[in-house]
Formats: sequence, structure tokens, C-alpha cells
Amino acid sequence: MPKPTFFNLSMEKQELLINAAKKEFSRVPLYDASISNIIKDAGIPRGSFYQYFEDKEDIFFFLIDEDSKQVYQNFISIIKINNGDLFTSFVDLFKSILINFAEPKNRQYIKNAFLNMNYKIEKTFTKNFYEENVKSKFFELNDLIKSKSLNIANEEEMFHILKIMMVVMIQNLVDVFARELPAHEAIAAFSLEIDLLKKGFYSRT
Amino acid sequence: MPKPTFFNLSMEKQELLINAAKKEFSRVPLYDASISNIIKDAGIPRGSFYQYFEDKEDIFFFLIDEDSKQVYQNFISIIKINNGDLFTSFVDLFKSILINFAEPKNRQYIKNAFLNMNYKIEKTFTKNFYEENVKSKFFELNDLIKSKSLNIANEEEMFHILKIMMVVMIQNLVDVFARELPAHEAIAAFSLEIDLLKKGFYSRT
DNA sequence: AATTTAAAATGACAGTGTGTCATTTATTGT
DNA sequence: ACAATAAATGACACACTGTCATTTTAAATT
Repeated sequence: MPKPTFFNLSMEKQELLINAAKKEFSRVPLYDASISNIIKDAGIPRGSFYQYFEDKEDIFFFLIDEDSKQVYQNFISIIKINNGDLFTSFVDLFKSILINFAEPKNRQYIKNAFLNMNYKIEKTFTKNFYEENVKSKFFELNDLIKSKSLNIANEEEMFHILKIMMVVMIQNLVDVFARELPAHEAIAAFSLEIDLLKKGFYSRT
Repeated sequence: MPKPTFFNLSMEKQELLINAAKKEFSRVPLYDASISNIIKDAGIPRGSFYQYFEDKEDIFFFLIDEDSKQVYQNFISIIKINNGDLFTSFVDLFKSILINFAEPKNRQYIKNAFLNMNYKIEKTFTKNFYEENVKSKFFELNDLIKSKSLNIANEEEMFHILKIMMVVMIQNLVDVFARELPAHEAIAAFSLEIDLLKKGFYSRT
């Protein structure tokens, strides 16, 4: 997290920094990004940057966390609209994220984040949905999901189902960028996978 | 891939380089690894490194690819032993990878790779199992898997099932390292998820 | 209002690593 | 033995990082 000093800045200056950082993270992935470029673009001295952030990861994960919170709120609305249908909701969430990708302002930034999606980035992203060993967030979702039509014996299984659906969604989003898939193809592929998860892979016949 | 010059080296010198690289990639993840440390450890001049490899990624992905090929061969044997049962085979593969983790020689190196598993690393790893648009590899697996007890309409669905199971397995392996899970817990969690995938998430009742 | 104290801003600097390239050394073919 | 090709070498220019002593600004106190 940014240091307190950052949050004491005027909103204008905070946004100046954030925009400069997003610009740099649009140019290249986190590990190639340079603080030098960010401060040059924002027009602040080098020392100031370190007054506000620990390092470039600090500001990067701050941005990802903000984005994730928005996606989570969006997901909550979607589930409500779909009366707790988990499967339809995930497909709708996928679609809404794709629409966000289409915006040129976000595209490169999100692309770089997804193509370099590692454990820490994924964790930052998903922790706003459910947190390992933190049940409060999980319950909010759990209460909204119509679980009686789900094939689950207990709450733990619900957690695993969410985890699987999330990782499958993220993988499909990564694919969109890696292979520059058109939206309709991406949606078809993801819908198919959600359907397989729904029905199960095993057939008794 | 390493340059031809590398493969012209004596086996001893190749292994010297490989060991030095593994040592450095054990110390820190790819993006923090330094070529300076590798050449210092191997006792070769800086210029020589660039005679053999493009950059540090070049040698890293070469190592990952080698590992992946071994895992793939292992998987083939496991499927045969299990008479094509995909679910049991994945659980067995998971167990065998965990055993490999336990070896101190590999542990840190693999841990760093998994905690920084991004698209390119995952692709390098999975391309030896199935390649998008390259059907030959896929068929080898496809033929071994007893697909008549699977809930699939066509070959495309088989591909998606493999993709999902692989990503779920990788995510569980990442979890092992991120949360330092004991083997029996990791196996229990993965088995549960495989079982959920097998049965399906949706219940008609 | 003047003075003290604390907080924030600044930029020069040392340290570390990268990739290149001109030169030297070794190997191969004639 | 000589030429030609391949490989090895290490000095160098360039880029970026994180720190820290110093300066500036803001807040608190008398």
C-alpha cells in the first residue's frame, strides 16, 4: 500500500501520479516498468516517489486492487440481476470485463497485467471476492448465490467451486489477450467451459 | 532457445552453465535473477554468456521446457497404468509432482517458477501436453484417455476438459508453495476439486 | 508575530546490472 | 602452413535503483 504521505496529497496530484503509472504499466509489464519514466511523466523528483511508495510494485498493486474492487461490485450486481444463478453470472461478468477491455484507455494496461498474471497479482485480484481464511467476504457472495441447485455438500465445496470458476475465467481472459481473440469467440469458449463445469466431466452411461 | 554455440559446448560445460542458472533461479525468481551471478558462479566471462543465450529468459525457458517434457512423459506412463482414467491420473500426477517438490535440490527453483507462473511460463509448461492448433501432441494424449465414460460431445470438448484440469492442477500446485501446505492437505484439496469437476457443479434435484 | 518543531520535497550520488563490440584466441578446412 | 570461420573475452557506455543529507514548507507553540 502507498504510504500515508501519498494520501495526504491533493486529489489532483494523486491522479497525476496514478495516470503516469498507468501510462508506464501500459507501455510495458510491471517487471520492465521504470520508476524513472513515471516520475519524468508526472514531473516530480525522484525522492518524492519514494516518499509516496515503497517501490514500483507498491503503486502497481494499489492500482490492481482498485480495479478488482470495481469488478467485485460489478459481480455483486450481476448476481442479483440473475437471481443468484452462478453460471449465468460468471458468463455475464466475463462479458462485462471484455467490454472494459475494449476501451483503448484500459486495454494495454490490463493486457500487460493479465499476460503477467502470477500468484501475487491473481491473489490481489481475487482477495476482494473471497479470502482464504477470511470468511466475511466469502459470506457476502455465498448469501447471494442460489446454492440449492448446486451439487454441494457443504460450505467448503462452495468455496472450491468459486475458486475453480474464477481461475477458469481468468485463464480465458488471459487467452483473449495472448491470442487476440475476437469477443464472440472468447465468449463461446468460456460459455462452453462453464457448461462443462456445470454438467460435470464424467458420464455414468 | 539457446543459440547453437551452446549446444556445441562439451556436456560438462553445458551442465556447468545449467547448474549455475538453476542456482540463481533458486535464489530469486526470473525477474530478479542476474546474469552477473550466473557467470560468476559458472566462472565464465560475460561475453560468453551472450554467445550462448539471448538473455536470462532464454536459459530460464529452456530449463522449464526440459522439466515440462519430463512431467509429460511421466503423465503418459501414469495414464497407461490407470487404464486411461483421466481423474485418477491427474491426482496421481499431482502426487508425483509433489514428491519431486520435496527434493531440496529442486524445491526453491520450482517454487520460484510456480509463484511467478505467468502466461508464458504456463504456456511453456503446457505446450508439451497439448498445443493450441497443433493437434499431433493432443492426439497422443487423446488416444490414451478412456473417453467413453466422459461427458463429451466431440474432440473440442475434450480439449477444454484437459485445459481446465491442467489449470486447476497448476493452481493447486501454486497454492502448495504460496501457503506452504503439507502434502496430505494439498492432495485432499486437489482430490476434492477433481471430484467436483467429475460430478459437475449443478444439481438437477 | 516570531520561533520552534515536525513533515515533506529535492536531487546528487553510489551501487549494480545490462548488452555490445572491437579485439584476441582457437578451430577448421584447403 | 595459411586462410577463413567460429568462439571467447572483458572493457565500456548506458540505464535504473534506492538512499540520504540538505532545503523547503507547513504546523504548532509561545
